[in-house]
Amino acid sequence: MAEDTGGVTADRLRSFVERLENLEEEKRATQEQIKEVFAEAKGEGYDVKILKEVIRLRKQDRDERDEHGSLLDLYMNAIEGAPEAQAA
Amino acid sequence: MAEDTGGVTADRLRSFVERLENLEEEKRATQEQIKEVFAEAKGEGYDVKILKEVIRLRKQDRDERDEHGSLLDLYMNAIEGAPEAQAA
Amino acid sequence: MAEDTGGVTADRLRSFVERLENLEEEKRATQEQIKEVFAEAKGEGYDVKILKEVIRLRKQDRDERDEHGSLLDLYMNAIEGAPEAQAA
Amino acid sequence: MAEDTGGVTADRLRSFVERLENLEEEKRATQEQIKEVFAEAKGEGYDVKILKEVIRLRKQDRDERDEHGSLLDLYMNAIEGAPEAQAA
DNA sequence: CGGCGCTACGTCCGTC
DNA sequence: GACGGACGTAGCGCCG
Repeated sequence: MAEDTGGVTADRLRSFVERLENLEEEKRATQEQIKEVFAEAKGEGYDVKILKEVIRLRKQDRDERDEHGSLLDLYMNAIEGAPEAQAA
Repeated sequence: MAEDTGGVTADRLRSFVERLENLEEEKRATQEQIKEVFAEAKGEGYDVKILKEVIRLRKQDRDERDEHGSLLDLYMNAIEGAPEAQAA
Repeated sequence: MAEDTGGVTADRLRSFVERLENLEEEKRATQEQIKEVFAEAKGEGYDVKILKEVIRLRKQDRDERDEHGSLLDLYMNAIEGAPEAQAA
Repeated sequence: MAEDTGGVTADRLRSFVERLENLEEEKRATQEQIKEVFAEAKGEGYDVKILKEVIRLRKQDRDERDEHGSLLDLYMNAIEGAPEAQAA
């Protein structure tokens, strides 16, 4: 029988599929909680759309800082940091 | 004093934002794990694209069993079946 | 004069850019027509999402017939089949 | 038979599917030509990546001009246009 | 149910 | 020829 590590493969495959399906369920549940929090906020009079934008902007900021990251830091440090290093 | 629930509101707002950001981080992390599992499967020689399709199909099956008896089948049959021979 | 195929090069370049821009416009227009057909179908009560899936599946079938004899089936069978009973 | 406008529907459906498949084929073919032009350009020593960026930028420009539209044009014209207005 | 923003997917390109 | 990365496109879910 040519392809007959099939048994093992099938188990392995099933294992992957199950893990993935569980993780996706987890993700789905988290998403559900997010919805609930937004609903709660909305119930207290907050504007969901704005709230989302706030979060989005904060994320953007974080990402940008990460991106420029070390380069920016490098420059910033070069300028502010370096107490006596501007020899020329 | 007109706008003076301001302090409370700000705290409340901050609370919402934090909860939401934590949940989104959670979600992001789960997504990350999913990627890792796919990578692991790939490392063992499985075809990720097919794997994804398997999961997608299984999900679809589950959903269909819950709800509607597959418009998809209806459409597929309508097309593939009986080229010209429709009774009225 | 060192760089003096410049005139020719510029023309050639412009030619490429124009051809490409025309082709992209063509593509864009075709995409537009596709959207319109979907809209028309929708207007007659067809479910666009399902319709897209039908087309996707038909394409997949064609591709599979051309090439590989469906890894998908293999995987699906491996998972759904024989829960514990793999012979070695 | 409950759902038996099926014949007509099936034809209509098949018609939509065929039109869509034809359009997608058209689109695919155009995409193919695009690739060929890039290949040709590359064969003559042009840098494909840069070429793409040029086209992308030109598109961006066009889009932006369309967006801001007349206002930008107005200003641009006011500045660049005015053949003899720079008296000083 | 129509629009919008986000996420995911397929494609293409350069690298090893 | 496989891999990973970048890009643009398509699908999905949320909202009003």
